[in-house]
Amino acid sequence: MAVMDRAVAREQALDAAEELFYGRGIQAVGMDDIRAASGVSLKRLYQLFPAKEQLVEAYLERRDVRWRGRLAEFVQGHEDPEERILAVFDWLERWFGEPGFRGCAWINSYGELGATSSRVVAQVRSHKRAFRAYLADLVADAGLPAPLTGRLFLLAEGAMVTAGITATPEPAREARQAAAALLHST
Amino acid sequence: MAVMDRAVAREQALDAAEELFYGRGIQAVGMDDIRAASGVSLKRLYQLFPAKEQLVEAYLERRDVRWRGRLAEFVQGHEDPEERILAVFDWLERWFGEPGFRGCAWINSYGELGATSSRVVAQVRSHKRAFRAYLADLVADAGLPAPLTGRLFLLAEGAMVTAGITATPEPAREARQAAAALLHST
DNA sequence: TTGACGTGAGAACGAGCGTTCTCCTACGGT
DNA sequence: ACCGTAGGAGAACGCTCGTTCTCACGTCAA
Repeated sequence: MAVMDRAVAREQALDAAEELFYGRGIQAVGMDDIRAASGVSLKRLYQLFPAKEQLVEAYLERRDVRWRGRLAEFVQGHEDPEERILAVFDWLERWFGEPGFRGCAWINSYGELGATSSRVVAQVRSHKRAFRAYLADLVADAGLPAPLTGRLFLLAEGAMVTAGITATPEPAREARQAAAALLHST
Repeated sequence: MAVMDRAVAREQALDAAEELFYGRGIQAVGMDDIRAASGVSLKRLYQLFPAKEQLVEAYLERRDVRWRGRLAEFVQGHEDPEERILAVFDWLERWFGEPGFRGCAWINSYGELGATSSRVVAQVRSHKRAFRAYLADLVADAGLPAPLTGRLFLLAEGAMVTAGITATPEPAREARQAAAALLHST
């Protein structure tokens, strides 16, 4: 393979890492699997990411940006501020139904490495904090009381974990109904 | 160490497995760690559990019985059927606050081995199904509409996962408030 | 043309770990 | 007392995997 630009190699490595780590679990994927899937040589891989843990970190970080970007894009297609909140759960349902869906990458990573890698834990916390903050913005924009945020967040997290375990998109609909009921309670 | 009764050795092995698997993650604990912590020799361990995967299975199974037993015991201390439902979340809060709490063992196991071990996946699904069925009983006993079950379940799952990641018992209180609001909505 | 350098392919290294095997001790039945 | 057997300690085996090293090749500057 011809000389490969550093940035391109990095993207290819992260593309392979994302597909393999998410699909098979992080510990089940070796650096050599990443090399084979990406076409980036081991030497290059270790130039870009001095250790596997940093590749994992970069994978979670890039996925976080994309994930929240796609969610925000979908939500912004709705006008009414309350509809936007419910749209979050519509988007979840769509996500759960995608082929290859295996649950939330961050929750899974936490289960795998939460006790071992503090860098992974930091990524997971940061992602969840950002998601919660996004919900808080939606709640505020709708003029709804702030305590609603945490409840919506828990519904979304419960839906993600349950959809992963049961391999059905159904939990998103249940969560959406619960969210709708909560919007105007008390 | 003197001759050890088979059943006793099994319990000691499972005690060690539970503490280590839950505390450090399954893949991070070797069979030799279990031997060292339990005092059960490797030979004995492999007589009792022909492979690590079956020790994992037995660990999840025994923990499932204990976990649901403790929950039911706590809930039964409450008279009012609706109070019982809310007591589930009180119990969660108590659990989250226990020293060494690291999230839901089944969610974590799913994150670790969901893509690799179908036996572990079966244990996780079975545990979550049983927990959901228990909630369904509580809902029915309170004369509340069946669709409430799924929503309470999602709140509980969301609380477990969030409490694990953030290492605080707070999500249980948020979930309890959301549950209370849902009890009499619509 | 030459030589220094970067790179890819893949071997090599070293550690960890699941699983099995060896060897020795101790005990129970006769 | 003697033998057969079970069990414990821990070495050994085979494999995986993260990481590094070797070596040959191609490129570019002088």
